Amino acid sequence: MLDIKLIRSNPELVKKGLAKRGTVVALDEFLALDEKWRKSLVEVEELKKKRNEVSEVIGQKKKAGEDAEALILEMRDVSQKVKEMDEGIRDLEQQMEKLLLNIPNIPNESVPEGSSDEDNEIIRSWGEPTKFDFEPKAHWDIGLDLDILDFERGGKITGARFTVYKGLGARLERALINFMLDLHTGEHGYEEIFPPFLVNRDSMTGTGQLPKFEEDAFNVAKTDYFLIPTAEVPVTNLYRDEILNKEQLPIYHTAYSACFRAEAGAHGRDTRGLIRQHQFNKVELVKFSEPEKSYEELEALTNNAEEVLKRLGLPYRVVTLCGGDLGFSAAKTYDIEVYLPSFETYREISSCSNFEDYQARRANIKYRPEPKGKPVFLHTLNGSGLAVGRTVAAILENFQQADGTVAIPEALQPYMGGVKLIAKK
RNA sequence: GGAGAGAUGGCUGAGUGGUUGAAGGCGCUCGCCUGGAAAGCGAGUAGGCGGGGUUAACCUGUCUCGAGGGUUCAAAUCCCUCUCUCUCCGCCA
Repeated sequence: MLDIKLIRSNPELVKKGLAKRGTVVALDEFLALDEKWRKSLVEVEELKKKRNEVSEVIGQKKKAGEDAEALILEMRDVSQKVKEMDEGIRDLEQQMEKLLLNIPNIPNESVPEGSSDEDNEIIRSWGEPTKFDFEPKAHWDIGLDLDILDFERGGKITGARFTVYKGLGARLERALINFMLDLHTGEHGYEEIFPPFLVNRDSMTGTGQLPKFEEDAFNVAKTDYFLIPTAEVPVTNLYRDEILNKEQLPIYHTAYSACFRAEAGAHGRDTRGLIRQHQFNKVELVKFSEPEKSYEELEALTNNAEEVLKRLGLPYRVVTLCGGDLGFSAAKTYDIEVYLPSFETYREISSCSNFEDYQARRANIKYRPEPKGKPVFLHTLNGSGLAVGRTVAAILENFQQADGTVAIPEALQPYMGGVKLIAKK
């Protein structure tokens, strides 16, 4: 959520910022509502003041045994008027909130101009695209040949975009989760969280998935709970409606969770393999930071996610998303893209964002810069560290060998019970 | 799922219609006292929104005692609905 005061005092700046995304927003409508709202508020508060004062007088008169009937009658009308005005004010507030919740975040100044992923800026890369002296296979064929991935039965059990992992495939998924969590908790200073995988509407609104993207989420029938699309939602909402001390910051949390996405509008894209599933595993990194330090924290968080790929020996690059490619709540995002031979290009495996105070304002997460000072909104950040299914795909494709086997990266072998190679049974 | 109890400030805990935004205690901050500390004494100590302001400090109004509605001139206090927590029973991994 944007700061109402900013929209009031500098609508041009807001418009300009949103234009970078290619978003046009009806700020004039909002400003007109806001003015009307403030005017009504002053009026009704005057009436309430009068009511409070007179009510006290009535109380005193009654106590003294005097007659207060005239005043009571007068206040009856005042109260009626207050009630009517309050209704009008509430209606205005709801209209404004609806508009406000649908306005995306303003991109940071350093975000490049552009309208699509083609305008993203490549800022660094690590390793070289893997070369093969044989015809490499796509991970879905490797998974099938090694009998570690079963797409057909996933479809039977549930439906399209659900996959069954078997044997060393399941083991590989589990090994990666543990490897990532151990790295982030043991070496990068994150505290592990194991969150609920279902959350309520307030949590989904707090991080920005709702109200605008309801069709992308799985809503559990007969409840108002949602399957989480990412651990970002429960973990960021840990501190919803709380005021933290400065000493508590920065907070680093890492969390494994299954993630569920309806992927509305993704029909026909990435229909094969593990790239786009309705359910996938992810290890998430979440930070709560003082505003002044959030961009340093973003760099560090991105590096933490990159470290996973380095240790696994997977080639990748990092891009800065341009304004047009930026997610709804983000002020700045780095995507980490891993090299996938079947695509002959790099594909997103992690998305690391600074939301500045956008989510904090929605979720009402504050901290006190000074022990006795006024609470202010802190900054939230998060990034995948990493998406596990896509990491499996990258390992299968990049470490496949001419004989059809797949080598396990050394860093992962302890987590695989010493297994160094996945071969056909 | 059934029965009962409860939800008040950073914590604890009073408060069943009228100086209660909220006693008392604890904690914290500042001051006094002290060589220093403890104890003691004194003062202060929630958030949101609006208005004013040299747009900082500050002043001021209003709202908030789990959430939402209702009754009333007036609600933490009475009524209704919902949510959550605890205890007991049932069920269950």
